[in-house]
Order: sequence, then structure tokens, then C-alpha cells
Amino acid sequence: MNTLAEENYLKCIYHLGMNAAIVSTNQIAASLNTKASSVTDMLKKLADKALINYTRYQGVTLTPAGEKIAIGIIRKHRLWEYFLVEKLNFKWDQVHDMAEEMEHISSQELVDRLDEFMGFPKHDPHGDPIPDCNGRFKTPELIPLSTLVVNQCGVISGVRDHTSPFLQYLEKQQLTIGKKITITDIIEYDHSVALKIETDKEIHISREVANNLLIAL
Amino acid sequence: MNTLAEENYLKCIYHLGMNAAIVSTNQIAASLNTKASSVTDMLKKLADKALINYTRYQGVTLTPAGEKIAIGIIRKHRLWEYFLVEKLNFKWDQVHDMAEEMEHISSQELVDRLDEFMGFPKHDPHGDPIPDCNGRFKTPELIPLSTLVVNQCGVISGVRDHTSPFLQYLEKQQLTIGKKITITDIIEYDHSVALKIETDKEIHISREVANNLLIAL
DNA sequence: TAAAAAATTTAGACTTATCTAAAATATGAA
DNA sequence: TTCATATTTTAGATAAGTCTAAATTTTTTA
Repeated sequence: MNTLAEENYLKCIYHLGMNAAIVSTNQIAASLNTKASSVTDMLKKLADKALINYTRYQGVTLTPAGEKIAIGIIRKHRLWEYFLVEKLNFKWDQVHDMAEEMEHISSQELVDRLDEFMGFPKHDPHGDPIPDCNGRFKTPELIPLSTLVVNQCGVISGVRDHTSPFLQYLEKQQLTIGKKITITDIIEYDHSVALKIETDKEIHISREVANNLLIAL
Repeated sequence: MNTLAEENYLKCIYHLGMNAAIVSTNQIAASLNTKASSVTDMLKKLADKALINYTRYQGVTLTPAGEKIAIGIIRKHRLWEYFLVEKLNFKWDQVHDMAEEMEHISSQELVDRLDEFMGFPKHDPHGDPIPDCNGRFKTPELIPLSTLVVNQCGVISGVRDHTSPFLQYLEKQQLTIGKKITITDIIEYDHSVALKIETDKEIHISREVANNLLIAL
């Protein structure tokens, strides 16, 4: 098995790799709150284990073996988040740190039974897809709310910022996963957005919030 | 917070301390499959943190602070074991290693909510008492089955050996927690025991098995 | 009660994962 | 295309937890 540090690096590289073909040492260092030199050391180790493709100064990608491990960790993270919210009644802004610990529980059988216990959920509390026991999952077409135009409507289906303050704000505004919204106005001056939630409540959000809310059309 | 290694030492000292006022370096080393010199190093560290009472060559006891931590870990271990058996349908011989990992998940609120989710169980799948959120628990008077006499009866309420082979054997013989048994014969020659389970099945067990089965009268 | 045996501790070394500081390489702007 | 800057790597150090081998202390036993 892999150490906790190795697992965290693989997960990090996977996440960063979603937005770029190649992931740089500095990106990883920033993401893990560590130093570039520490990252280089770990990259050598992961390359020795054939979990990443790495050439000095050229950045990294995951090998299929590395990606499989990363997806397994993400599967565990999201299933435990679902458990914490659906079974233990935590709020969606409270579960991230706990799931960061729980994602490293090693038993494959445990996670598969947990999945079954909860009825094979397809999305975690933040709308992110949960990989199945073979690591497969669909990434639905989601676009930032900020790209919609006036009168366009859609369903809140994900977030790009997973931090507590943002999630708490959304909760208070009733901007939660599954809610249908319609754009009623876009203010030219600051690109803030007015919108209607379901059929009643009308609210106004900043460009930044609109950028971090993901919509399914 | 404490490291994983520290938590394991505290738990180990707690368990060994159940059978002796003072716990020795060698006992800890044997129990943790490590070397006495490693134990000495860790004892210094735990003493510096005021979690154990330690004087060179004299063995250790837990301080109240150390005991509180140990009981917290045991609470988590037993609650997760209960979860694995009652919610995820694992067998009682399969859950120990998983719970060894899960007992180190740090959130106090998580464990308290887990406790509530399961209805505040009093005993884990092996019959061991689960401390409440204040660390309190009752240790019922249990005696080895080997101390009973012919015609005496009691209820199977715990085990002294928690290893898979023993638990699997018990399961196969239907010698599980809660079953009422009555001694029908004790063979002088090898101290093996014949007994009746509930009102029907009659079986024969070795002295060793009888020694590791705990009975409530 | 003194020597032998057992238990424990100390000394020094190793591994993992991290760091700082310095060196090497890549990038991009003039 | 060359030089300044940014990025990345290397070198050497540190802390946690472990190890072996040697030294010390306690316990046992004759």
C-alpha cells in the first residue's frame, strides 16, 4: 500500500490534472501547502513506483495505475461525505476535513459496502460525481452560472469553491444543489447577477459567486 | 492532537493495565510487535506530554489525561465495529483491522453522532462495553466459562481472544454473544467441557476455548 | 548476598517526509 | 538570441519513529 503522503500527492495531481494536461511542481506545492523541493522529492518516489510520468523540469501526469489509486481515494472521500450528510446529518460545509481523514481508510470491501448501504449514490453533497467500484463516473456538462444570459435557466449542480464560508453563504441564500434558477438580470457595471430561485425568491449575487456556482442546463 | 503512534501506545498501555497495576516496557513491546528500545523512546515522549507516569526501569501507568485519550480511542474502535457489523453486515471476525484504522479519525462530533445514529449501543459485536461520550462505561462481572461447574448456566457475554480463527470457530458452533448455555459435563482428563446451547444443541469444547469464553451468570 | 540472568535504557544509525539555501534549467522579453 | 527572471532540482539538515548493539539496572537464584 501507499503512505498517506503519497495518496495525498496522487489525489492532488489528479485534481490539478483536470484543468491542465501537465501538472507543475509549483502547482502541487501551492495546492498541498508545501515547498517545491519537497514536491520534487515525492515526485521521484512516485515515479519510482510507476504511479506518475515524470521527467525533470517537465511536470507530471498520472500513469493509469496512479490514476486508479487517485480515483479510489476520491471515491472514498465522496462516499464518506455523503454518509456524513445523509446519515449523520452534518451540513455540507462541515464534512470536508472529516472526509480528508476517512478517505485513507484502506479496506476496499468497506467502501463498497458503504456504497451499497447508502444505495449507490451518484453525487456527493457538493454535486461532485462519485466513481463506482470500477472507478467509472460521468462528469455532466456543467457551466459557471456567470456564463448564462438573461432569461436563461438551469439547475444548480455543483460548486467550484468547496470552502465552508462559500457553502454557508449558498445555504443561507438557498442556493443549494438541485435548485432550479432563472437569470433575471445581469448588471453590466460589476457583472453581478440577479436571479430567481425555483419560482419564488429573487436574489442578487456577485460575479465571484456566479463564477463558482455550476449549472446544468 | 497526538500522533497515530502515540495513540496506539496509549491504547496498548490501557489494555495491558487492565490486568496489572503497572505495565512494563517488554509487555508493551510484545503487544505492539516492536522492540523494547523503541518503547523506551516513546515512553519518554508520552511522559513529557504528561500522558503517562514513568520512572526509568519502573514501568508505567496512565495519567488521567492519558486514560481519557485511551478510552476515547477505545470508544471509537468499538462504535465503528458496531457500525461495520450492524450497518454494513460484516461478520464479527472481520471488523477488527478496519476499526484499528477508523479509531484514529479525530472528530469528536463525528463519533458522538455515529453513536446517536446507531442508538447508543452499550456493547460492541464482541461483547465489550462501549464508553459513552464522557468516557464512562460499566464492566459487567464476566467469568471464563472454564470456571463454571456442572449444571451451572449463564449467558455468553464476551471473549478473551479476539482473533479471527477463534471468532470463526465460535460462530460455527453457535457460541455467539447472548446465547444461554448450561454445563452438562466436565471431563477430568483434559478439562474439556460439554454444554448445551439454549435448550437444544449439545456440544463439546476444549479447555482453551472454555478459558476464552466469558460468561455472565 | 553475590553472581547470573532478565529487563530496560542509551547510543548511534536508518527511513520518511519535510525544510532552507544554493545550483541548475527553462522561459520569455528586449 | 541572449540575458534576466521564474521554476525546478540538488544538497544538506531536521524530526518522528523505528532498529541493532552495547551498557546499565533490576531481579532471580544458588
